[in-house]
Amino acid sequence: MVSVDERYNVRETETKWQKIWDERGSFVAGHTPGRPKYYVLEMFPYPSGRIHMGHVRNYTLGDVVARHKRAKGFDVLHPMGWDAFGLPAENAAIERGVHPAAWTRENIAAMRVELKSMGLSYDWAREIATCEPEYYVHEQRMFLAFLKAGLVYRKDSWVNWDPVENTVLANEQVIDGRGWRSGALVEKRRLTQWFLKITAFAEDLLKGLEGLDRWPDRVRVMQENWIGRSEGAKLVWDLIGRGETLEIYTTRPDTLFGAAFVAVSPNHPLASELAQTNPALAEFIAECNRMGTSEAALETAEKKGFDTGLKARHPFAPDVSVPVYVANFVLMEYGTGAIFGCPAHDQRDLDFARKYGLTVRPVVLPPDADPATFTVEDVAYDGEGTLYNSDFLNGLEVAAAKTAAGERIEALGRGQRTVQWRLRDWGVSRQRYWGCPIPVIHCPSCGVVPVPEADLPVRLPDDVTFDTPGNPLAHHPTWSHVACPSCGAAARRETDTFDTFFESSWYFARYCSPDCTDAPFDRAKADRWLPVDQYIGGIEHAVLHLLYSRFFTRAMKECGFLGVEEPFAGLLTQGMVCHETYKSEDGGWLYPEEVVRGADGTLTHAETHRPAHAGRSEKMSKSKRNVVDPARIITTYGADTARLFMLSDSPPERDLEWTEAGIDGAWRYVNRLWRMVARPQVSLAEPGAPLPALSPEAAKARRVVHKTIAAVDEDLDRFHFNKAVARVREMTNALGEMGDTDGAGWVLREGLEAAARLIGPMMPHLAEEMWAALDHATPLAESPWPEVDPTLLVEDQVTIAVQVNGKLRATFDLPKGADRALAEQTALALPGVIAAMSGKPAKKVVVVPDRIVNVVI
RNA sequence: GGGGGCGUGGCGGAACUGGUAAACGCUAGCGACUUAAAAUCGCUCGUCUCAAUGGCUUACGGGUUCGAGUCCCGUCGCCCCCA
Repeated sequence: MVSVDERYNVRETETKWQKIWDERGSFVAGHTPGRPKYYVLEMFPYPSGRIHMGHVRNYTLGDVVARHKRAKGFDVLHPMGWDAFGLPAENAAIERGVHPAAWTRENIAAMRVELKSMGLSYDWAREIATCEPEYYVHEQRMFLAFLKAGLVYRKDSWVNWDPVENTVLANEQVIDGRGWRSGALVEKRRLTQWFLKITAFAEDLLKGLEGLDRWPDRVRVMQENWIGRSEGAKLVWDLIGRGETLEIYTTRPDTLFGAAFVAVSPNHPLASELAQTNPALAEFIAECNRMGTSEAALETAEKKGFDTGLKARHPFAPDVSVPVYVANFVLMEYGTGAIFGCPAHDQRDLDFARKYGLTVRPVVLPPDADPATFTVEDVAYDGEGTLYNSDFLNGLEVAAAKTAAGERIEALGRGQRTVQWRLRDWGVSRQRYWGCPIPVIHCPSCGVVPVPEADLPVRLPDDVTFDTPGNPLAHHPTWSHVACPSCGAAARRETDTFDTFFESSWYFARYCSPDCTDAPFDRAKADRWLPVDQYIGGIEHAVLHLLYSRFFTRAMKECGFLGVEEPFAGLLTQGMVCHETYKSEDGGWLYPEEVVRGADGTLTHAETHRPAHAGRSEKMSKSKRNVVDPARIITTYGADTARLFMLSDSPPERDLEWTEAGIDGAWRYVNRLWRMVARPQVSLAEPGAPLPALSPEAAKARRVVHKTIAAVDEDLDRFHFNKAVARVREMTNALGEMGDTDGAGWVLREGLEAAARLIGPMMPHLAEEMWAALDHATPLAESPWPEVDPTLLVEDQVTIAVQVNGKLRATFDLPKGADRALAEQTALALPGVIAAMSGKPAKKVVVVPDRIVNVVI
């Protein structure tokens, strides 16, 4: 046993091991090609300059997975980089006069130091920054490939325009209809913009969700809703006496025989036309428009209609006609802007019908309902059932009736079945400087001309000014002026840049070969590493980033860049890091360190000594000042303590409450573990000593060790990090309680080595230090996961619970696998059981071997 | 309004496919060591009472079952997503 200092010096120890890992290249991916690959990735950060607790949590989770998989014999790819384009850099330029590139690079340098202090096992040689031309040149190349493949087009589209800043705003920059910085009322403007044809993959993106069985269900549901597939039919109704038809859209063609009315949107051409000669209708339409036309407003508003006096002829029953209304709940943007209403099976239609005294005729009979008595009063029936009152649809189930009705509509030439999508194409143009230039040239005679491959990248000019509002690229004196690559005439560059979701839609592939120059990435390497086996990040990216990446991967496959379809095979969405909020007397937010808690629990402001009060716990945010700086925590307690706290108690997908007491608790355990090695309570056996005879107590402790190894392994595989921590604590408790009996020194060595190896993924520096103190020359980071002796996992004795009428009355021990009769006999003879039965005979005895006996009296 | 989820001690949370509810930790209290403090160690900690080998207890009310935190129905409350 080497002599070790009993005091654990966090800062020295942590930097020492970070240096050793770095020098040895412990985390370089691809060194051992014989091993199965495992790609673990955390969402890369925006380089704001400082890491926050959300990053600490995210990257700790990823690092545990990476280190565990490495120990389990995988060739692990675990890279890190920077999502470096974006608005904050331009804001810094405007507010502080610093160039976005310089600002971004400084932030990256600062954050890299902070991340490295966490001891994360990244292969830093693969680091990328998306704002560098070496990265975005490939993005431009890819865009041109997409253009050639017909996945890109231009069209006019509405944007949010800030008239004061002279610029386009993203949706999240519009607050209550005003620009977030200028406060000016935002206008809608039409601009010609570039679009990526994500809708071409709508069906495939939806189908692909089924295969993503290692994604959280709720993310899949959110994507499903976002894509929003609905099957329905368009069909025309004749307008009686007008010699024209009205096309309506419906998702329930099966309920056509229950139709009571037809309704058009207030913005429908028919409504506008009729309003010209009908002042009352014109007034009704104006009223509808005043109410707002958002879906939310429509859902909650009272359903109102205006009877046009027109009648429409039923497409299946020429002798039936229904009234035509203009109704406030019909949206012009959805379907054809006209619907038919079936009150019995749609609540909105029912409310409408009751208001205007229209017929409610049920056509879907719920299972077990009697057709003679079934009626619909106040609640529409939208469930499954059998069609009746419906001519040729009678007797069909809802799904079959939809098909049959659709077929009939097509056969009659009255319309066709259609699939509608909620998903819209992805507009990628941004009128911004700090983004990837869109590599096209606008020529007055040739139109849109792609920048030739040899001229790529189109670099951002450095000499830009931010003193005039609007896009600096557009007012740069020379940058946009170029000769047309096709005819040589004077032409202009596209001055829009890509949406920054563009960069993050393929960075995971770039990591596979970050130095590749002639292509975005080496296809063979991408095909080896992809898909990402485990992706970890915030739930806020559940839809956009993840959907865009899934689309991009398909588009890249179609263009021959790679061979996979789905980018992320597994997804873990971590919860937020929260903290109590504090306010001073005057209602201003206070930082946690500004607040002092007195002995009686009252809060005061540290400087003014005026009262302060605590609010509810919320996501840490600068605006509410409820933040704790990771750098401070790491300097004070060390990275391992911060990492342990991130993993203890709360499961990763749930929110985590940051508390001072919690970090203290983690700190205590770090020191306790170190003391167990530095000052073991019994002297440790020599390394490699043969297994001696063990006292029953030592043998029992040894079983705990092996069970813990197996359990922690499984917990880590399932991301039950909080349980893994609890189990290691249980094991060290058991080891600490072990007395100096035969073989205790041997078991303690085995147990401490196991402890070091099990905490290795979670608290890597401490684990290394323990491992070295236990006389191991090879770093733990390069050592395999401990082996389990399977014979030690099986207990020979089990405790069986005895219930009388379902209530626990006694327990007893029995050899494992004992037969039912023995269990029953033993149970019935127990004094507690006899007392509980109070002389009554057992009616029945349920025996679950090795678990429970339940006596029914 | 629609979709999804959740509800277990003072707190964070355990409880594998229904089989001993509250593991592990935090907070709090008491004690040991110390001149003292910190650190450390030990004990108590769901709740009620007649203090036991007791009654009750997993938001609330029902149901299925020998047995329900777990499954089903209803009510209430909270959270998230799309609006």
